[in-house]
Amino acid sequence: MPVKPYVPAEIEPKWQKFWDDRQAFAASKDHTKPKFYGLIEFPYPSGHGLHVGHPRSNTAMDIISRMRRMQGFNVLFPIGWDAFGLPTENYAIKNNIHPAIVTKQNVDHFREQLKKIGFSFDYSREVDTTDPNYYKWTQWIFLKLFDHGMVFRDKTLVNYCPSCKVVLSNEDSQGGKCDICHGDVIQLPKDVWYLRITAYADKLLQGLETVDYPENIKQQQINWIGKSTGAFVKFPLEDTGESVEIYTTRPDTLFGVTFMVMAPEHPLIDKYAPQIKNMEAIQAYRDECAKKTEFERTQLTKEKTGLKIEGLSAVNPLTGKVVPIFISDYVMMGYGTGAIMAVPAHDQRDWEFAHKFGIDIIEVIKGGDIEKEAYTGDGEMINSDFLNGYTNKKDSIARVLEEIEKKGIGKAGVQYKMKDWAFNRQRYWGEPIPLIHCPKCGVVAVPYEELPLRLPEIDDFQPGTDGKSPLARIDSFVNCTCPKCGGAAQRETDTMPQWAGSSWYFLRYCDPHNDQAFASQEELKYWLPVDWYNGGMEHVTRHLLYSRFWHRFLYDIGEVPTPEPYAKRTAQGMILGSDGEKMSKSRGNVVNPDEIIAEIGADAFRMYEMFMGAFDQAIPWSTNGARGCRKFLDRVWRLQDMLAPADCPDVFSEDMRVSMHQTIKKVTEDFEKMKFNTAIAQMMTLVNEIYQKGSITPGEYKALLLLLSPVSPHICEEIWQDQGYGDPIYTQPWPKYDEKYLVRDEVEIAVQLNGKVKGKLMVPVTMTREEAQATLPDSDEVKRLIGDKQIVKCIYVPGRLLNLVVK
RNA sequence: GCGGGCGUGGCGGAAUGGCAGACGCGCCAGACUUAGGAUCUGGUGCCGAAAGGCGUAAGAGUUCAAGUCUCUUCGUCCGCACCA
Repeated sequence: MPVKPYVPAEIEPKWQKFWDDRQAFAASKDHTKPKFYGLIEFPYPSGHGLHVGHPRSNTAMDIISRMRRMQGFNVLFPIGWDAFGLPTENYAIKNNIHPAIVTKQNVDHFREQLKKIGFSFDYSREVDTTDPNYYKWTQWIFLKLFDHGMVFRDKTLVNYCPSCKVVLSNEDSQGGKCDICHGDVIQLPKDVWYLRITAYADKLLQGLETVDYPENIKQQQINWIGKSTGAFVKFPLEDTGESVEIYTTRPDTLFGVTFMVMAPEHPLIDKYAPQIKNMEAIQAYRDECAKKTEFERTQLTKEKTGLKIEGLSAVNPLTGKVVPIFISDYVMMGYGTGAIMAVPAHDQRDWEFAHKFGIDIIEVIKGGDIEKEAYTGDGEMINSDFLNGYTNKKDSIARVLEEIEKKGIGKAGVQYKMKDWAFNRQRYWGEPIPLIHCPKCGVVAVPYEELPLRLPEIDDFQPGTDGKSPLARIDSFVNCTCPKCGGAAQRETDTMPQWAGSSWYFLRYCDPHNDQAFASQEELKYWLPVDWYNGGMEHVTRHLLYSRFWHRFLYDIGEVPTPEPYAKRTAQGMILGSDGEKMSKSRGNVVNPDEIIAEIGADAFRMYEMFMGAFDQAIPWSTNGARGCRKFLDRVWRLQDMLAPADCPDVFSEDMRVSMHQTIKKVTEDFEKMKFNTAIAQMMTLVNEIYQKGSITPGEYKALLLLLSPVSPHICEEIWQDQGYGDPIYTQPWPKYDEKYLVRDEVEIAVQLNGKVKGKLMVPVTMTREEAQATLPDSDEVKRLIGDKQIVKCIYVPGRLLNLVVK
């Protein structure tokens, strides 16, 4: 009797409800079992709904999580909502709906879409960063940071997006573009709250050595942190009694210094303005620089510009030589000390500047042609007094450091490219920063017992035109009493950046309903670290860095049991449009997962997302390719028509035994390595073989369904149930393979002459190298191939090939 | 400029230094069909009638054997970027 038709639209909702009703995937409270904590980046519930990129990451971790459950682990695979943020707020402003309502709608929509794809999330542990019971603990961690001196306020130049009316962190304004609206970011002097992430730079670097991340992710974080070692050296300013401090990675080139350069914003220029003779011109230059965006300043100034500061000069502390000081915007206030010693012979930027302004160039390292360009390689030191004769920079730097430290003119030091984290946003839809400004006591923390500091419900959430958050207009929120002195005080009205809530959400999942702590120590000890975290490359220098920072801080104050949050990180490649371009509305190449699921079903959709190519590569979408996966599932379904009678022994048939064991091994190992495409290909090969044979035993069918179930769970549950194979497939143990059944008795090997394949030969798999070399050259096939040539050498690779070197 | 990738059929892509192109898409043929945009079977890198030859961006090298290792060149993608 032919089997009933395969209709995904009927069986998929049925099994989704089945799992839901049973809370099939809720992590167990039983801590005696081995645990597995699998994590995906919780989505930002935007109004557009899921795109095809979300399911790629989710399906991958869903496969791993489902396999781990079948392997006997207590699995935590949670989901939540990173729901604070500007896009929601902007949408709310545009449509005049409260962001809380928008958020709820979007979350509901996302949850429904995720359930339609059949992910095995533990929905009982959902978190939402906008829930006061959640952000209470975000604020709590912030206060801990504050208590430990990790929060400070500073007035400096900040990245500011005029369109979003918001201050951005360095990480949020990469390339001089606003991360939210992609408009130009400008530099403004502003009072902002910083988190002292630079204090953790070394720990964040060292921690990378202890975790299993792909090399490119590690490298990107290392580059972003940008540690450099060098020296700080003080150059006295002539006739002032003060010095200007510089940072250099090559203190051993001090004898080649012929001028100095200060950043336009350098404060010493203001201090000595009265004695600077050309202050008017200097000021004009500074004004010009201030007008440029960060982008223009770093990209477009191929030609060096600048100006000599007349009336102010410096003294080389080692030689006593007087050197002129220039200002130029190729020196940044934000790195090092905002001033440099210029060594034009050995730094290309200094070289260009010296050429333009006719400054002396003194060679101190031999090896290049400083007439043509700066020489930055190694070589013998010359014109450098006690350094002369050194030939490698390690030694010469060590020697000069010794000297300058002895003379008290400088010291060894390190610098980081990474800057402290600008943490406040002048917008409504974020966590209120729990700080109070008291005219008497200064900045005072909101007492822990008053948390959560709730975001007031307001109707007018337009950003202020005065650079202040909408909260500044709510008198009842702003005005408060100082917790210290009881006097009238005012609340901080800025909110936290989107990255706050996501910096610790994986901790909350361990114990999401706890109202005494962000999570109990017992749960944290059991579940941490996250065993496997998959996400996108775009978060490597932001969320992934920020959350490692918060976690490491919490570890240092004894709140979490592990120094690193994530034991293993992987990253999926982007799904591109079928034209090979990034999916975007404007290109019209966006694929809507709902439509694909409606056509081929969630199981085939999931499978295609895993099958389309290597998991970590960017891959163009092909709907035809997806239909191919549906065809494969149809074939799996129709195997029911080929089933051997139920009374046949529940094992693998002899002629399929090797293929079955090989498939179990390959699928298991490939899932583990996230090589989903080849795991699926192996199952397709197996099914092709079964079709050629024309029949399948129940034992073979069961094994296939078990292997396939993490990828395409609904169809497997349905067949499993229809065939009466017992309890639901998600409760079944993962199949095992047996080493002794992985090879056949005889294998075909290639026969090569001088490395080129000329023929084939069947040999027993047990044949050793000695046996092969002794017997195979005498076989008829080999004799025919070599003719009258002489065998010079004979190489045998067991089970693979025989290579005869002949002449 | 610095750092990290990648380059294989018409397409997406497979290949612990050991038979290049698994698997899928597309295409061709056959079967079954009233029908086929369903299904099953077979074929499908290029040249050649065949024998055979040529093939993994280009060039060199190491090796019995190279898509894989080394060097050079070219192309391309991503991240950072006047970082002193």
